[in-house]
Amino acid sequence: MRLVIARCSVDYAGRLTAHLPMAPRLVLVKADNSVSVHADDRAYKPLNWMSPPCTLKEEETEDGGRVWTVVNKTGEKLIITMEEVLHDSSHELGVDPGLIKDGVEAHLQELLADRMETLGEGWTLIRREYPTAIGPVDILGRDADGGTVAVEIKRRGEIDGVEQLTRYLELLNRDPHLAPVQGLFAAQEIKPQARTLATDRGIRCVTLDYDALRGIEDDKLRLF
Amino acid sequence: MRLVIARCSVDYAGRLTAHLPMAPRLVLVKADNSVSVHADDRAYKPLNWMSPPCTLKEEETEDGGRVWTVVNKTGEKLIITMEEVLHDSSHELGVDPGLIKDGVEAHLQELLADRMETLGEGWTLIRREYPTAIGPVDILGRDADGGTVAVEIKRRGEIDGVEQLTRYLELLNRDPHLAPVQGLFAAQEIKPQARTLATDRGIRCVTLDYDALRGIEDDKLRLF
DNA sequence: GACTTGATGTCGGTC
DNA sequence: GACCGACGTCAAGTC
Repeated sequence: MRLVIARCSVDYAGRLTAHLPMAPRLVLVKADNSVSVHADDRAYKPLNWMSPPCTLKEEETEDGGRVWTVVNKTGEKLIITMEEVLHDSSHELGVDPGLIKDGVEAHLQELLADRMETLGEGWTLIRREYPTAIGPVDILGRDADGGTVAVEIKRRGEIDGVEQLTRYLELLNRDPHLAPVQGLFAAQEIKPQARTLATDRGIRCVTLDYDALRGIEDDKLRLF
Repeated sequence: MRLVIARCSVDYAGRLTAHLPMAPRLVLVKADNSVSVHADDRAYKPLNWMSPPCTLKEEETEDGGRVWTVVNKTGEKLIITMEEVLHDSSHELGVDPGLIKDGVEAHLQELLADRMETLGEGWTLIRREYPTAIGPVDILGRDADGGTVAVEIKRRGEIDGVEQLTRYLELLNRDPHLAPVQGLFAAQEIKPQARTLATDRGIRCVTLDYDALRGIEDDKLRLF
């Protein structure tokens, strides 16, 4: 990893065209040749960057400045012109052991599949990731009356998720072996507009409590 | 801006729970106190981070190690435990003059509104950002026969954009003063599945040539 | 390689 | 502050 602090201007031409006037910034070069240009604000988003795989060409100008040209396969180009270099250091970091996460949508799905009765008395699981032509339905289940239910799970329920579930329902209900299929939108938090749209389409909304679900799961583990 | 290279482990508890085992990494602290922890790959996304506004507390352990605790208002917490510090430097960057962009959707919209005939002989503009209860329609126009057309503009046309336009059309067609309203999906690039869905719903698709539109505009400017 | 979906998305504008 | 849509979204998984 190489850290350069320099007064620089930046030009990007690719998916859009962008320009940064001359100013002091951090230029970060990683082991995979990716480059990012940071100002002293915004948690982590750089002002400009080039994702790997890409190539970095360094040139020196007559007056001691530097010009870096970063190019990727699709022809996107990032040009960094450095007027004055204030710091330049390189560091060997090695490969990172990687991040361990807990609490993402996949976990919600696992927990809910294991506790279908959270959704309603007597509900059972048909299967998780039920495959369809337009992608897998998060959970396909059965309610107490034997009716089929398609469940879409989100951490945060927004309009997109309702649209997604609607497409699944439309498709599933064309299958005479399955129809009628009810829809259920389950999320830790459901935005008002998403709830309105879902309700308008006859889709039931349920908010999930991750900690409670995990607690139930822990209780189960303690029992067996 | 402060740059620290250190062997560290990281724990995050907030919107999810995450852990990073001890390894050498870059810890970046910006002027707004935001912190990000980078490995030596992935263009700009850190392994872990805390967005501003947040507070950073530094402590030293008996064996010369450091523990940083970063907390934000909503109670999210990031704990960085440094076993060995390999580099530590601070740099004054000042406020960045900011990025100048060109070629985004807004610009496409301006160009197209100014050249409605690109969409069809005799087409005219009613207005840009036509307001509706569920958000503004990019362009509302009139075709050669006087029929109303709602235009949704995207840089890249995907399914989401078709769904969005469909919602607008549904709403607009409930208004007897406007109905019938045709739909037109215009983008620099239209994904096959989006095109299929649009066509299936009777929405016409048009791919836009940004350079050509800008060229036409330049010609116009030269004339007047 | 195209397509889909999730994300600690982030960011900016509006109400 | 909530909500909503755009993003050079990115990144991972599937087909």
